[in-house]
Amino acid sequence: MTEAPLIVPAVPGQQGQDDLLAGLNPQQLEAVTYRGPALLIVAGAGSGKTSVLTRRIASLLRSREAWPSQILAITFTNKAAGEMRERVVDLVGDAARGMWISTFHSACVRILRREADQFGFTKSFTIYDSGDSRALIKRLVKEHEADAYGLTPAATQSRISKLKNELADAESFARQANMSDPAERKFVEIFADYQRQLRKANAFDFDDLIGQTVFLFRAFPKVADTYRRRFRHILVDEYQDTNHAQYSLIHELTRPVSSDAPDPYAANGMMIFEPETTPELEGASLTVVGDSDQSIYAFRGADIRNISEFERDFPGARVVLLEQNYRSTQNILSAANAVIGNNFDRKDKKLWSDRGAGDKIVGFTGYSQHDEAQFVADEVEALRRTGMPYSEMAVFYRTNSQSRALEEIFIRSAVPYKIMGGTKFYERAEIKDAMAYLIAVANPADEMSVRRILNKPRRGIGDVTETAIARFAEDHGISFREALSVPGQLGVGPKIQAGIGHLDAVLKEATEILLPSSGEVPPSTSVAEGLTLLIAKSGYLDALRASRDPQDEARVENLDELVAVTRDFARNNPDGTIVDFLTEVALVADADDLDDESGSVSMMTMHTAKGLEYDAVFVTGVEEDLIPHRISAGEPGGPQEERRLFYVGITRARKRLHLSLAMTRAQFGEVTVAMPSRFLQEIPGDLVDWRQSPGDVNSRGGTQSRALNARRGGGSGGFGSGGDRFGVKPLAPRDALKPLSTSMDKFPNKVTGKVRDNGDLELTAGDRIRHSDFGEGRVDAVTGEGAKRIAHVRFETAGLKKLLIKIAPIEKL
DNA sequence: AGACACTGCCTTTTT
DNA sequence: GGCAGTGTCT
Repeated sequence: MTEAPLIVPAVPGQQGQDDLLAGLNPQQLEAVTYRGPALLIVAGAGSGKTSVLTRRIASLLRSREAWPSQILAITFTNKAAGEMRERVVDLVGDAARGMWISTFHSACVRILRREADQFGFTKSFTIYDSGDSRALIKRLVKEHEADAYGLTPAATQSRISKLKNELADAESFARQANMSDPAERKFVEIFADYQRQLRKANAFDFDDLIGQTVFLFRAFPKVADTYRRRFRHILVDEYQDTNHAQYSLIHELTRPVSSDAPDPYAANGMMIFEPETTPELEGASLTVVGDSDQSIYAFRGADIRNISEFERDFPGARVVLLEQNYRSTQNILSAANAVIGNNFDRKDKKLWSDRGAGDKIVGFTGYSQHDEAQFVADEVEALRRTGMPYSEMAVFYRTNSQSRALEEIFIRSAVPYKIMGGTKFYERAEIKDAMAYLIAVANPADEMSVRRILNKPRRGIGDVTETAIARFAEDHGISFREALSVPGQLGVGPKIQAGIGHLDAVLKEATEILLPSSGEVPPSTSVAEGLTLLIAKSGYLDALRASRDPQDEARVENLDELVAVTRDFARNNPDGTIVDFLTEVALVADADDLDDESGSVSMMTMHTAKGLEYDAVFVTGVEEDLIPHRISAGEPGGPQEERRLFYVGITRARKRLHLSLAMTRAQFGEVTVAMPSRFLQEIPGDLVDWRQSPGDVNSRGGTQSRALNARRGGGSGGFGSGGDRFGVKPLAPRDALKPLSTSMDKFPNKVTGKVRDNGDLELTAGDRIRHSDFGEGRVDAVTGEGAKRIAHVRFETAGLKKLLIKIAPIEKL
């Protein structure tokens, strides 16, 4: 994050804090030094809020106003938490130890593990991610034959999630639902059953982690009091994205402590600020930071009112506004302000910068998504040649599926990139399988995991056998897992009995390693050991190795990587247990994997981009139906949320912002005509330098065969040429575009389905080549080796390009 | 039980 | 254009 420049000298009377206060502007200074029960910091994009937050924490610690253990700082991602911890450590050193800096979810897991026994769970409960709960709900929908009432698993899941975010349960929902509607009754049944199943499996889903903690606090005030005593300073980042459950959690934690409750943790090293003479302890001091313009998670229950009504919720709260932006140039900010200004119903807030106007925003309209991607790749290379590292560039898009076209072109152009999010490592089938093995050991009550591994690898166990096991378990009042220990009694064939017996033995052997019956605590390396044993002795690895599916090779590698993860885990957590490992994995999101192994361009959705910043940013697919997304139109507040999302995207840029779109886009195999996004019209025309405007493409598009990526010199500002600035009406009538789309398949840069393989085509500097899209050119240099050899080519019309020799559509002349 | 082919639906966004 | 879920055949 950008540091604030020197503006205000440290105030006197704050000895020992000068370095903390140095360089803060007056508003930032107040945000760091104000003391009181409640503080709201309204922090515009790039206004140095992380800096303010970390200095505020450091200042509390240095002045001995708080012990580290009395501080609870909440962020939304583990990455943000890690970063904040690091920066606090930079300021105060090891004193930072003992603070809780974590996400809502990890903080709740910590509390729940500690208190699980209080309400019918065990410490080794598992955490269901959305995939897990979808699987469970799918099963329930089927069992309840609810599809006949139009209930889909997806809709049911999202409805349950929404209700949980409102802290509703099946019972409370049933009370106010229209129970004469049979579909509604079905839904209530499933909701209740889902919750029963979770409890039976000793599991929480993501929403429960928060909701059940609130429930715990409300049902057991004494338990809540121990945490209220402990956490005297609570700080919440990204407050605009909190949902009702999270809001309630904060509320519970900041209540005053009722007088009598003895503190079971007091002897345990927990700090109580005042000696025990105090009959009552007032509520913890609360600091929240947020920006309602960056609220982009309403779809998962974030309630913007949490921030807009903060002053009402916490009377006497101080509000500090940070409006000076230390990140972006003024052109970028002006565009951002202009866009967000179209949202009505918002408190006016204008970001400003003293960094000067900076470069104009670059606009580009491609004929196809591939053409657009080529523009991005070319521009990335051009920036690289000016000395900007790849790691300082990022490409954003609205939906994950848009990454494919970009990837294809980036590979061809030999631009190093990494994708944040997308197909997640921990969502791959083989990883989920391996994790299910571990869970089956750690939490045998988790029937879903046991079922999952039942026939992986193939043991000849199908539906029939699975049902037989379940029935046997039910009839005998034992768990599904326990039934596996008595294969002889299940009434299945001898071959299958042997398979089940083997699985049972492997699980038991792993249990001895991970949770020894002797009761001693195994070393943290046992996780790696147990995992290795499980995937080897179960036959899982062998089955993959024996397979002739080429993808299975990659799966073996992924499993190797998972084992490597467990080794890392052991190294980083000398006291770590299997349960700790499972928790960590369940709570890592992709935004957390943003390790800066510098040297590659980052690609991600605009949602993932929140909180990050780059020198150069490419916002792609700036089209109607994409941003704003088509589906958002139906949702209340949808278009406004989309606008905020776009705003988040553009405010990530420090120096250079590129907005691009395509005139046609292939969506599920069909080419559709795309319209420029309405948000583009909201940016003043003089801020944008259109390399190729929507007007250009429309008027000279389909008929011209000139090289697509040749730069148009100078470029007229604004949309279209000759003054018919885009925006008067939505570009051109659709009919005018139709012929364009049909001739589109002739356009270059269309990525052909099959991968070309030039084998070991030899190229050296000076060679002349012909490229099927870019025409003729001369090789400047060849770098890299093997399959990764890259030709640097100067084309006559298309300019400088890098090409991956192995797959480029080229021939030597 | 498992391999394979077919079909329908799809894509918001994530802790 | 891909994937998951379903159906059919061995």
